[in-house]
Parts: sequence; structure tokens; C-alpha cells
Amino acid sequence: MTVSKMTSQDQAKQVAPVGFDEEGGALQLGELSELLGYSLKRAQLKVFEDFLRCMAPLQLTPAQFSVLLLLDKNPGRNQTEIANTLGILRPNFVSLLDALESRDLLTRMRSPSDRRSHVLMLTDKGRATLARAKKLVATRHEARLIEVLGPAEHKALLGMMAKIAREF
Amino acid sequence: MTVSKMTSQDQAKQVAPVGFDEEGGALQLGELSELLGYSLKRAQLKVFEDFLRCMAPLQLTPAQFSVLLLLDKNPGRNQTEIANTLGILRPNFVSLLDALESRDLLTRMRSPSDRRSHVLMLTDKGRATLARAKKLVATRHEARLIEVLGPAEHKALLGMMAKIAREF
DNA sequence: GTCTATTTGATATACTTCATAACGATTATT
DNA sequence: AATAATCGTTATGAAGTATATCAAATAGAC
Repeated sequence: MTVSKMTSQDQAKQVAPVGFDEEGGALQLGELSELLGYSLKRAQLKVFEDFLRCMAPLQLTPAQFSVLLLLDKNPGRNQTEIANTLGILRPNFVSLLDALESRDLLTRMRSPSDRRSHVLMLTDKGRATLARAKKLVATRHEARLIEVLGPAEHKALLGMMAKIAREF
Repeated sequence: MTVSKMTSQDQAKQVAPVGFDEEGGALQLGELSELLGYSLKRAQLKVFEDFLRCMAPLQLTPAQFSVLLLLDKNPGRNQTEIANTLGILRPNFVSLLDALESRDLLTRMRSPSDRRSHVLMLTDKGRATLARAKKLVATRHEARLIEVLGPAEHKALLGMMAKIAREF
């Protein structure tokens, strides 16, 4: 689940478009291009790759960005709540938070009402970074997507993705 | 890149729909739902999860299925060509082929014209398995997707995914 | 035709992501 | 008070993905 760090494979590998190969001519993709899962995965990797490129100045991964975004809208929640909402397992969420906390983007505070749990809150630096990050995403990343797809298709795509994630 | 084995996380975790949490009410997803990469990833995981479920009788992962599909349409290619087309790195392709060859679904043959390379070909069993796999994908997996999205949106989605994978 | 460089499949290895089990501390239940 | 459940955490394992390197074979330079 969730968001993962991108690799450089496609970038390095796809000097030639997928489905083409020097010797012997193009390979026939055949039914592969009609397999939604296949195109979905390749598209997703491309999108994450672009996200990382656009976000390079702030050094935020998609997963980290999603945490900051969620924390901003939902201050005072504990780790389990945030992790569950993002589909991240609690054990794996720990090191993710460690990284963000060590960069002073958020704080863990023992809850006075339940001293087992940690209340999560963005720091001022966290809020400032999130604001810059949002700007980068909007002006570089999403803007490029809209440029490729067109505004109408972009919006339709969002709706379809949400539908699949919800009803499938 | 490529196709990966699914996990059971979502299935186990999402007894409650994403964005909801028992104590304290629903969390606000906020701009998260407008982040295409986020929905794209979640949708992709759902689709792979469903693919594995539908393909359980044949025990084929999306990656393995894509190899069989590509080999059927492009017999006589070597490992590098197939791997490149699928965006798989050659070192990682070796064990993938080992698994399929040990199940007698394909064969590696030294090419007479270039004795460095292995010509890949489906066996009869491989072709038969692929035929059954295609049927499972069509009648269970894609059918369910079309049911959720509707035929028109399903087709539009395929087009958009291909566009992103190609032009992004 | 020999020498060098490149390519192919393979191995070893490392890093990241994702998953489970278990622990101490705390709270809830009985 | 005793037991069970929850929270954050640690340890650990299984995949997926990446790079470097190797022997064998071929291609290319001279």
C-alpha cells in the first residue's frame, strides 16, 4: 500500500519506448495493452517518478507528503489513526515518522488522556514545508498531468481511480 | 517496474473504508483525494489484488502472466528482449523464468545463430495454461472492472493509462 | 587473424517496501 | 485485582528492485 520511493529504472531503460527493441523490430504487446492492471502499474510508476522529480527541492516522497497533508487536515490524531487511513502498517509507520520528526517537520507528543498513544502535530517548519510542497505539486506535477491529459480527462481519471479504490 | 506479487494488507486492513476511523470519527482526506498519484497507487493495488484472486486456480502472478502473454505473441525472442519490453531488469528476469520453466510452461533454448542468447518459447502446457488464464482474466477480472466502471469508462481508462505510460 | 570491446545470461549483493510476531507500557474489562 | 486489549516499537522475513561483476560468445578495430 501507500506510496513508495521511485527507482531510476524506467528512466534509464526507456530510451526507446516500451514495446520496441532494436534487433528484430518492435515486439507485439498484444493483449498486454488491454490489461488494465499492466497499464495501471506502468502509469503509476511514471507518475511517482515525476512526483519525485518535481519534489526534489524539498526531498519529500509521496508517502511523506501524504502524511504531512493528512496531519495538516487532522491535527491531534495518533499514529494508528493516521497509519490506518493511509493504509500503512503501524510497524512500518514508525521509521517514516522518525525521518519526518528528525527533520523537525512534525512532533510526537504523549497524549495526556491516553499515555500509550502519541499525538501527532505538524511543526511550524512542517506547515511551511507542506505549503511549499503543495505549490510544487500543483504547479509542476499536476500541471504536467493536466497538460498531457487535458483538464476534463484529468478530472474523469481522478473520479475513476477513486471509484476503483472504493468499490473494487 | 512491472508487476509484483500482492499482499494481504488491504484486504485485512480495510474492513472499514479508507478515511474512516472508529474513535473520533472520519479523518479528512483533504487534498489527498485530488492527488492523482495517491489514488492511482491505491487503485493499482486493488486491481492486482483482484487479479491474484481471479488467477488463484492457475497460480500466476501478473508478472508471470505478462511474460506468457508476450511470449505467445513474440515467439523466438531472447531474455533481454522480453525483459526490456516488460521493464524488467535482466538479473531479476532470471528467477522469474526459472519458476516458469520449472513448471514446464516455457523453455530456454540456446540460439544457433547467437549461442550467447536463449530463445524463449512457450511449451504446449504453457500455451494451454495461457489460454485458461486469458479466460479467467476476461470472465472474472476484467468483467468485474467493467461492471464497476461501465464499458465506456473502462475503455477510456485504458486509453488514459496508456497515454500516461507513453507520454509522461 | 588477433586483440579489444560489447553483449548475453547468470550470480551475488544491497536497498526498499511490505508483512507478521512479539514486547513493555498503558488502559479497558471483568 | 486479574485478565485482556491497545499503543508504539523492535526484530525479522519475504518480495521487488537496483548495481556490479563474471564467463561465454560475438562484434568490431586494426
